[in-house]
Amino acid sequence: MKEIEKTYDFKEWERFLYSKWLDAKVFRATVDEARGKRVFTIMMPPPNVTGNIHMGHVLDNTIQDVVARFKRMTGYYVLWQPGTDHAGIATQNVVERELKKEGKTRWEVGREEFIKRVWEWKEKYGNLIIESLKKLGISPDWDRLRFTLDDGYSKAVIEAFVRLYEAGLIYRGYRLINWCPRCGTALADDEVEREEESGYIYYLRYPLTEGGYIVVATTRPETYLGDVAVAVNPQDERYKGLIGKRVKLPFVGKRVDAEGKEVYPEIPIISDESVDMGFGTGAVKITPAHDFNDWEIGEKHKLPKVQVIDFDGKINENGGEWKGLDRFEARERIVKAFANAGLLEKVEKHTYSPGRCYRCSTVIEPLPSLQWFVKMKPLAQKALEAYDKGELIIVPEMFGKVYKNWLENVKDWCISRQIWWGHRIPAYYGPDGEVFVGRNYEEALQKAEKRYGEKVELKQDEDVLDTWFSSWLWPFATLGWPEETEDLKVFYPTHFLQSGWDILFFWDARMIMAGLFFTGKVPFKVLYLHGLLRDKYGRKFSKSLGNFPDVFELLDKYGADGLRFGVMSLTPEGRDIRFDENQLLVGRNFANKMWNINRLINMYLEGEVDLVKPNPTKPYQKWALHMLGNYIDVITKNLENYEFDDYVKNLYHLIWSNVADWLVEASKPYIKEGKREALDVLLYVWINSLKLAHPIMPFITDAIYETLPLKNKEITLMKTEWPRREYEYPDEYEYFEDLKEAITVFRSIKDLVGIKSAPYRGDVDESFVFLAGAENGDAEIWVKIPSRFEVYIGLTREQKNKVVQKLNREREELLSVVSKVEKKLSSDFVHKAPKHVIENEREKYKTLKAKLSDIERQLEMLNG
RNA sequence: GGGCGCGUAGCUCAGGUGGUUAGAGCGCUCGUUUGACAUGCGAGAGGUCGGAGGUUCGACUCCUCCCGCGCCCACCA
Repeated sequence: MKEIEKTYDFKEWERFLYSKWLDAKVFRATVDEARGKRVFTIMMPPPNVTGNIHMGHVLDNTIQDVVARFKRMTGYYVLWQPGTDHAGIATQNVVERELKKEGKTRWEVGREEFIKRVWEWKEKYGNLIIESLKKLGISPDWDRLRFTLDDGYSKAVIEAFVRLYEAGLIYRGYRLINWCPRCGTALADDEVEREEESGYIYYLRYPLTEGGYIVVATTRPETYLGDVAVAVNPQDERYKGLIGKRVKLPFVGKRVDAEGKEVYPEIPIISDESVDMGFGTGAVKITPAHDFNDWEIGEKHKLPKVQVIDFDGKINENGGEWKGLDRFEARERIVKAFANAGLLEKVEKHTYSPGRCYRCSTVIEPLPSLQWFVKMKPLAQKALEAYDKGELIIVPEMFGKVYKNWLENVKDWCISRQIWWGHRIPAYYGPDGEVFVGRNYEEALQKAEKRYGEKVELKQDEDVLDTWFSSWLWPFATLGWPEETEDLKVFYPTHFLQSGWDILFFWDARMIMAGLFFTGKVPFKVLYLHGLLRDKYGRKFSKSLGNFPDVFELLDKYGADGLRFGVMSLTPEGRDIRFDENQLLVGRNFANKMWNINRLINMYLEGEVDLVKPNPTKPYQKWALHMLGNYIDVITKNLENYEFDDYVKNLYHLIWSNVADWLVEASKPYIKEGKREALDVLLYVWINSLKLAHPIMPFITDAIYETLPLKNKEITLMKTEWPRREYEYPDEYEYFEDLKEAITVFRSIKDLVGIKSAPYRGDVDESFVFLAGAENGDAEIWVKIPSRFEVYIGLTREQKNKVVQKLNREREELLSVVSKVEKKLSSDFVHKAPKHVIENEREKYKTLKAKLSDIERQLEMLNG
């Protein structure tokens, strides 16, 4: 017998096994090997290079690893493609912060030097996240690691831009966009976050040119500088007479609009249906350059656009005396000026939701500017059709509605970013500003010279593309697109993509659009969306609350398997997950339990063991084999249907409540005697249980596999075949289930009267005697164990009373159930219910009645 | 305003197409250091399934309304 440590040392085993797996290249996926096999491809959502590992990564990757290992064991050839995302704004921010420590800005070091710095930073820290992920024991093909800014990938991004442009789905336009003054870039609509905040609403008096004033309500008084009209509802009786009149904005002279025209402070009062008479005063100031609604009203009424806040968040020349002030400071000063002039009617508290940058939380400033956009409608249309045709399965289904809802209302996507870290937009401008889009300078130049008919110099667009514009190509760009590679032919389209629902719009839906446009195929068959992890109070994990656990600490305390097990068992389909560290303890304990089951089994194994298909003889053995079959069926179904929490729960019950609590215990007397078939059965059930557990707990199962002296072992359980049901003993299964119940009753009576062992009498399977803790002997009183077995427990007269009490309680309970059933059987039920239901009910009635009379007979005897 | 979801034991949650004596894990109580494991073993206590109606022979399960909670999108002058 090999000496096996008493406690599972997960740290040592995890280190040993992971390098063993990597050395043996068991995660490798190549085209040559894949040919002719059933292929299953998973695309890892690329973590940001800036990212530290957090619970979201743990959940993401555990789910994928479970699927990857399960699929491999069920005969698929699996490619799990890993990689990282350059995460444009996020990474740029990190490096800018580094620079700031040196007292420099990116402008001071210049574009080229700055990008060099970011690359240096990426080389140094960019793979930390990957190394962290490896600690989880996950099984992607690391040799295929890709990066959204590596050479091949960048080529794909440029190609995608050019093709969309040529298809008329990318355009450049002057629009109002979300601007982050801190990051200094435009953002897409969904990169803006909104949360309720309390602030103020100011009531300003705008003097009418003919005397008197009209009051407007605003949360952003500083934008009054850019007002070009006041709007009221045409139905509003209060203002009917004022429509067409003018107000004169105080403290401000003439301003200059986007077209360079002068705009005077006397602005018209106009009418527009969209004005809500019930809000504020019913009179709205219109600032087309700094508000999305006002922009629309401005377009409708052909109003000028006066920009007053600049890209740095400061008031510009149009702001007169406030020029150069930060927008928030300007607000205070302007309110003061209104107040001093008697033009501030009142200030009220007000709850609203200002947009904030999803990368730095700075308040977004809507600004008009020239940006690049993707026309989304045509792409969305195809994505909708594909879903309706069933080319895509979304799990859980409920998110299908969310998906559709978004696609049906999607707006054009602003993809240009005024930062430096990313894929530079392949648009080049001629001397007259004409745009030429090309895969490279030469291609653009060719187009340009054809047009101009002479040699020209082109200047490339300064902006880079939104990070999501590169990651939406992930499922095929990682496989070599736009080349028609063998990888693409073999591994694409992919089969399983999982993510949190929070990036359904950012990433998942966009990948579907890109996949359909560029490859004509939905890029993955199944989209699995898991909920988001929250703390135990249901709050989001956030930096400011500091309520998120440290993954390394958790790995240290519970081991990778414990962490994986715990997180997965907490993961209901789709709904958010309250994280509870206690559940990890369950995972760790479970691993330890497995370790100790194995220690026991190992004690009785001698020499090299052949795995054989056992020939069961005892009832418990047949029960065990049938029971295993049940779990194989249900667990396989759980995994096929992506029901991960059920998988984990069933596994736990198989191994702990059945294998450990009953099979191992029932086996003990036989394996101690060296009975061959007892060991065969135990080993057979055990190996198969380990296989079932391997996808979620790869380390402990392989560690155990290492310790078992088996002949013809594979490198890892992952290389073995997934279990199939091989035994059916329904009768013996029922028999032993009933015996278990009788054993429990016997034990509970012992416990009730406070004895460790009790005499028994009767004709019953020998497992009963051992498991119930029964012995031969005499007794004053014999009490029948309520069950289908003719077996009695021997007690003294003193012990009797407690048992009588217990039996009485049971009798009461039974009586009430019986009367319920009786009532049912004498009602309309017997005429209207389906036959099998009635039959069931009658069967139940018989059983209950028998049990009841059993108890009553006992009570009579005991009382007599 | 549009959409989605939730409310079952102290806690976290299971309970396809209506028929179970309503389950699990944790926690709790009692007992227990017997050579696999105290990260353990054995035995228990604990729920009028948010509320009110309705459909039905029968509702935790279906319908309506109400109460409470959460989320997404839009709006927030």
